[in-house]
Amino acid sequence: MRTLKYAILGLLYQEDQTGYELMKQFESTLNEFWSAKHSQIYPELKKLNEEGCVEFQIEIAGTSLEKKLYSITEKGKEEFRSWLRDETKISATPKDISRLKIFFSGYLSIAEQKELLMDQLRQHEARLQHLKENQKKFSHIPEKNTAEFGDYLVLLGAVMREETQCRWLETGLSLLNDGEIS
Amino acid sequence: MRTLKYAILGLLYQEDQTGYELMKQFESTLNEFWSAKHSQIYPELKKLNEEGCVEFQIEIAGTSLEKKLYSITEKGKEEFRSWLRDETKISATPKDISRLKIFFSGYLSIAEQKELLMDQLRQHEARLQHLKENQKKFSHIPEKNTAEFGDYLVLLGAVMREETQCRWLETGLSLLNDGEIS
DNA sequence: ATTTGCATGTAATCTGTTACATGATTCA
DNA sequence: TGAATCATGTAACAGATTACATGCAAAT
Repeated sequence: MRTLKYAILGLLYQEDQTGYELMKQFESTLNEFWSAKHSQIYPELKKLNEEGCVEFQIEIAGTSLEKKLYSITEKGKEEFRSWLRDETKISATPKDISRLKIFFSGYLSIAEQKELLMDQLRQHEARLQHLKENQKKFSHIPEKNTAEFGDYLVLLGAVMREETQCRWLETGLSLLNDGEIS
Repeated sequence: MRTLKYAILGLLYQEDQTGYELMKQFESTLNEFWSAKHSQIYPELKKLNEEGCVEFQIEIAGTSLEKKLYSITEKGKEEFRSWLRDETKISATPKDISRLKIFFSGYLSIAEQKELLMDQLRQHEARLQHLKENQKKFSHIPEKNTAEFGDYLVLLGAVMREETQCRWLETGLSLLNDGEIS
């Protein structure tokens, strides 16, 4: 499906960048819905260049460090826009080891089950905290049709998802505590 | 990480099964948090057998159709329980093409952005409907420490997740509609 | 009879991670 | 001067999907 291709094209549509800078974006901004390591990005950029979707020019930093500054071509822009307009079937529910363990948690003692849920809850609470921290950079809701609008929307989605995850784990814990004196 | 291994062991812990029956379970019960095709299940069963985690006996259905009925060994049970007790770091947020498109949706017209969100909303509403249908088999909340409890909990989690997803898309749509006469 | 579902397997391919490998620059 | 970060790449491996391949059983 070449999704990485379109993620990279989308980022280069916004701004000319090096592979290293793309990697940083996958680690930060895009992290809530896509990721890629440099070992995947560099070969993909090479391929994209061969396909004529991107170009690059070499820049020298300091005295000799070579950087490849990539930019999207007209062909790349067209392919990106066409991908963006294509209908997208929602993907199968993503795999989730934690939910798999919770599904099988009947093989644990009640105490162990609680531990499992509480451990998960702590981790999701920490992630939620982190997301809310990021959210602070939006003092107000960005105007639609700005680059920040999409940014804002996916971050909001991530916060809502984590909040729900926490509520779910709390529900599970309270069901396990039912009928017991704490 | 061999997660498929433990998913299969967990299912065989519950009941002796053939590869085909395991496949059916991945398509139905486990579908909300794990999946596997038969082309992955059969080789994994072979490997698990070589590792001594499962055994099988051949059963004949009809006159000549051979079925391999697998069962978990003591070694398999131990490895499964040890996996279940191991602490689990929550995994990186799963990749999501739809969110990626929404992130980049500023390159579309407002009308197209609405279409994108509405299309996603329709699909998630359908999935939610389907999940609520499944939920009907639970006339009441199962007792903790029954096999149905885990089943109930993960289904509840799936329903909550889809409800949140729908709420999020609705929020996005209403932001796009802001300040317009419909 | 024919289609659908049961039942099992392998091969080719794609996607992604971890590990290997190198070297320059910047900051403390 | 040493550590962290910038910068780019390849190789090996793991995990998963799609396609190839076969044959029996049950229902219409």
